[in-house]
Amino acid sequence: MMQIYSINLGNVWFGLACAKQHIYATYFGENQQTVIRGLMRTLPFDAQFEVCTEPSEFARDALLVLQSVYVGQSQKSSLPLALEHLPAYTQQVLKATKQIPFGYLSSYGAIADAVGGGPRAVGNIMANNPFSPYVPCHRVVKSDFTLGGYSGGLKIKYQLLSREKCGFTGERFVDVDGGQLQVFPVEFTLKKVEKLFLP
DNA sequence: TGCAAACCATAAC
DNA sequence: GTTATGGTTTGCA
Repeated sequence: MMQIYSINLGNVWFGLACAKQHIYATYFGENQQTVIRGLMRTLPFDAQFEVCTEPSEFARDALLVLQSVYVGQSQKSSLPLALEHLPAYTQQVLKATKQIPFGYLSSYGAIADAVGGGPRAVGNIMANNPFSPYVPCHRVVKSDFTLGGYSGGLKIKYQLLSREKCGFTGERFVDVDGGQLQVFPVEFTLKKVEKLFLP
């Protein structure tokens, strides 16, 4: 039996689906209904679940981690994600995305280069990311550094990235399962698209 | 810039 | 098996 929790923190709703201290899905959005529906969409079709009102201690801690990602704090705690039920390639892409350091971003194509497969396949997995925003799919943009897409809306994607500015100036590579992933400072994208989002 | 064609893992039939 | 579907990329006018 899976439990679904949701909580409002700083005017944003965060949600979590877990069982036995394993996390099957996370989500965030502007209202509770959206969040719960978003969670259920990614659960296995036949999963049994209950919607709980009071978060367990485990759930509350995890929800706070989600919030810290949302507000743009660099991450130190790691959550126990349940990945086994997902296709192998999907797992690889999610893990690689998780490796993108705070303050950096990567591209669909760069991830494809690192783990194999093609950019569109990576985009598909981002679009269905079960662990938003914990697996930072907002840090994946197009190869020309424009934003690409985002399920929560491009404005949110921009805002998330703008809170992660660290002042880095150069690209680098990080080790991921299967190869090396090229990453770039978030500023690359912010500079490119800021005129679209600033008032 | 803008458009067309190639690309690739999944899910749905 | 086959097909449809993208949060893409690249090349070329």
